[in-house]
Amino acid sequence: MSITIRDIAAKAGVSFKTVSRVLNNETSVKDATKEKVMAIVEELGYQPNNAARNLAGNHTYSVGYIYNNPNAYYVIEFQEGLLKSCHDAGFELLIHPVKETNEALADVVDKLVKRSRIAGLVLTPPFSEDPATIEMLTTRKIPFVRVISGQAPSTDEPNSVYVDDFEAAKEIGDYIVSLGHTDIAILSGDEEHASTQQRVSGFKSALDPQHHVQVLNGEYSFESGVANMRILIEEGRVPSAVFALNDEIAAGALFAARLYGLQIPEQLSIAGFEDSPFSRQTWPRLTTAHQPNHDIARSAGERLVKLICNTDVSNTPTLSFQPELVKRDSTGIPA
Amino acid sequence: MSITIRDIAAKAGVSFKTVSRVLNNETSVKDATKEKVMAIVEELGYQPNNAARNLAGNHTYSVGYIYNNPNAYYVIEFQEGLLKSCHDAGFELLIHPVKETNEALADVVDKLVKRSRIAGLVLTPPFSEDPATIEMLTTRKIPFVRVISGQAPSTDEPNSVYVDDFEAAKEIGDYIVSLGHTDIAILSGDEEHASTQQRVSGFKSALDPQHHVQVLNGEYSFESGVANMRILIEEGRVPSAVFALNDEIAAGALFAARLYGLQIPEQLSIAGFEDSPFSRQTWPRLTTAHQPNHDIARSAGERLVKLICNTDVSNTPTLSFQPELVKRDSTGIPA
DNA sequence: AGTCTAGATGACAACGGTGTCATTATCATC
DNA sequence: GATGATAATGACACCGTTGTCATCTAGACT
Repeated sequence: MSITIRDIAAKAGVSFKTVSRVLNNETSVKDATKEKVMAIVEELGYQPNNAARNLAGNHTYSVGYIYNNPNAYYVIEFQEGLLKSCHDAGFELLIHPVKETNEALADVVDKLVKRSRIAGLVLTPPFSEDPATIEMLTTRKIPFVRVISGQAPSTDEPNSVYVDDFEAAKEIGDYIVSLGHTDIAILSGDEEHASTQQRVSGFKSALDPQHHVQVLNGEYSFESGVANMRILIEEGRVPSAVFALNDEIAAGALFAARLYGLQIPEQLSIAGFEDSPFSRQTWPRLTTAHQPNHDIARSAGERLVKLICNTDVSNTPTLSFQPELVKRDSTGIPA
Repeated sequence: MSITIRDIAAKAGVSFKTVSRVLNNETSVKDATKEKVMAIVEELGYQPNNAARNLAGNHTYSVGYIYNNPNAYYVIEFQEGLLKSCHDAGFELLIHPVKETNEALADVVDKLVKRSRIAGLVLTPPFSEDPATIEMLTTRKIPFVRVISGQAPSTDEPNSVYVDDFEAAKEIGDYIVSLGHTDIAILSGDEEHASTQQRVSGFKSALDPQHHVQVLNGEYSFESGVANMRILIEEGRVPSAVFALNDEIAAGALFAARLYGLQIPEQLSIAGFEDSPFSRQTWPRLTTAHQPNHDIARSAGERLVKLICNTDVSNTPTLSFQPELVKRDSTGIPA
């Protein structure tokens, strides 16, 4: 049927075990042998059979990505980054969106580990920040890499990727302040995301006591932005600038402002967060903070692969990212 | 380590082969035996090891989804539909976005088949409409299901899922005409998608000879919508209504119209296609045709699973979907 | 030259299931 | 009660790798 290492071994005049060694880059294979084998591998277009490797090796060449994020752009960008690093390392990616509770999560992890014997997991918020999830994975000794919101600590955390939302939000705050705004509203997102707290306090850290700030709780959705902006308008609490905790909320705020005839940015400045493609397609285009999701995901994937392969990771740099301010047209000087 | 069918067999007092039979719903197992085994399976929380199943049977429990679509919403919705049907049937989904040429496609398929031994493939446009791709898969005897644009033929095509863009576009055309528009522009998408042709001619079929139509070629992107709308405006060819071949183009057209101070829908009506979440988040909200991507994907997945399992599919209904007109705020009666 | 050590390779079991074929119960029929 | 057909089960090889341990080779040291 298909080509096996035995076929290659026969053609190379070595034992099939030697071929296995070559393919896995094991030590103590003579260079000459290695080259000879590789030549035949190329020639025949051999591809290792993952099922057999998984079974024999007691570990697989696939990793799972478990997420619960309503933001399509984020998920797609993250997937693509992950796929890049996984496929480059010969791993497959098993995606598992989990909409429901943590019970569902445990179940998904269970099946993933038992059925597919995944080698590791990548987690994004909110799972990456859930202590119960982390404990479960730790107890079960499942390698995982988590993307979390915050500044990288000085002591290296080899299985975490940090995204410093605090600093980025502070930058947005500085910018809004520099434009001359003093009356500001923050449209917040789901509280269970750690980044929510980070973004709020980061932004606030740019403000002085004389600034007036109001914070409206909500979630990371367009609808939430509409609803909260509506409240501000109807209750006569419209500020001169709004910091929305992500682009969807910002777009919702924009929508509601429009609904009531507010000119953006003349009468109201709106800033978002994330720089989803989306933020370039609203009118006017959104000022936001660019989150390098693709790179974050790729790094997370690479780190996971290293952890799985037991590569010494102790002196590799801590993975840390910082979103960057992107000035566009939805913010301006106050009237 | 983990629980195997041998453990279950021992506890049930049967041979492990019998357990295998029960788990695969094979015939000729006594009901009593079946129940006894299943009880222990439940009790121990047994999950079959896919790697072993893949290796021993000569087929896997994973299917591939190969796509090349810049539309994040479409991809996410499609993935979710596919995941639903795959996971329900105990299959894993291997996603493989392919950005480049058909050469890359052949390579991806090659690896997917040899390394992961995928059991089948799901294809969406444009791959699903590429004769070379289809021929390759047919020659290699790889089961696949394709989502294609068009009306279902009377003779059943068991491995195709049809989406009737023609009719839906005609509905949009009827609606635009009923509003009283006579001067219309069509902002087209990538020509390699079959749906492009379908949508254009479907829409046109709603028009009479007295209507003035201009068609602008482009691609399925926001930027293309901006560019083409810009051309219409700058060359003084602004119609009273625009039919954009998808929501992104429509959003781009909206953006450009704004840029030049046109009132929507007072001075210009704009209709999109797809009903991505996106179309509800523009201002004003887009009139469009709702594409049930989730259901389409789920059906495609279910059909693929049936094909793989050799279930007789000959008298199951042809899978056919029709997008539905969604009237929103971006269209109105002409000035 | 003899001995030791590390480097290179091979033989073979094992991973956890499925496929094939043989064997044993069960039951209707004569 | 013997016979045959069919249902139910079991024994065992096999899928294509990796892991383990044994063997063989080549050079270094005494």
